[in-house]
Amino acid sequence: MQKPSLLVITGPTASGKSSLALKEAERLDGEIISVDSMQLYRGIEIGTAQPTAEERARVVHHLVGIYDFSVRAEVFTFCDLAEKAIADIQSRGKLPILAGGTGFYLKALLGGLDDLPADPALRQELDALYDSDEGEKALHERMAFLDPAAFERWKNCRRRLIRALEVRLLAGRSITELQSGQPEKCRFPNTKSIFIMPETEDLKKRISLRCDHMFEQGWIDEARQAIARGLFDSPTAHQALGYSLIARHLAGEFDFETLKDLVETATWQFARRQRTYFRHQLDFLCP
RNA sequence: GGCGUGGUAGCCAAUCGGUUAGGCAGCGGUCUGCAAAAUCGCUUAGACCGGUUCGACUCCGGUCCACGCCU
Repeated sequence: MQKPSLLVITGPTASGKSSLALKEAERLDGEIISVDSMQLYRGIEIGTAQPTAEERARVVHHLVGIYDFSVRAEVFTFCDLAEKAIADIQSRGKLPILAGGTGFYLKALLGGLDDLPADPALRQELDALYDSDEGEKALHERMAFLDPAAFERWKNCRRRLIRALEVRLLAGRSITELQSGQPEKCRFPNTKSIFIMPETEDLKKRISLRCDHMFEQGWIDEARQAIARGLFDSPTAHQALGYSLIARHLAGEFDFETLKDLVETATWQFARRQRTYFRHQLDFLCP
């Protein structure tokens, strides 16, 4: 098989993506582009398992620790940055390696995003409406009238409903009509994909070990500092797994053992969601 | 040893003589600008034995277990 022009390594959290990516980068003269919505942020390195200084010295990593908590990460921006990184790496004759577990970002990047209109200000305005009962009701009625199909589909899901209305308002047509559907193939030629899918028991063990490791690395301390620096007031970064659980532990709600259990459980649930996403949303990557 | 209270699913926890408790965990989905998010669906009961009853997780008796009090 010829050398790929792009290598993709993905899988659920704690499956060993990063170490494989590191090995492949050294073997194939590559650079790693993180596909991870949370590794984007500075200040939550331990909890989001960002590459260590030593690892970053071995291989160049892109899109890690580039944002402050105040920045709202989003797919569109991510795709833009990742595309540029891919082009940049390739132009220097190296192999770009996409490594990470944010399936949503990976799908958008590789499958392509339709050119739907967007207006963050309008979205924010609609979102604010949702905070009052009357506003929510009005918005639902408006949506049911303007775009019944999208309303039926997303009526329980605030964010998607708002986005659907945003698109409907801006484009004059339904978001469902404007979307081209499940991508058939990867937009980048000559891409090789590796899915790491450990067996359930194996993955559970790996998650448990990795959680222990994170705590040993000083995760709680990191969390304390991140919280002091406004993690919970951030638009997106506060969603990083574990930090709110640690905060509750620090507030005395439960002991350390319980914290560990809760974090492991939450991590497992996350891994399962990732698995489902890979199976059904990223199947276009495996021929 | 006596008295009392209680034993409900992996865990927590209600109700009830006939009709889905619920929550958590678990499992399966959804996913096009917050995705480590949000959201939908499904599954698992009545400690044990006997009795009453058309019908018992529910009422009665016994056994076992747990907790509390007394001796």
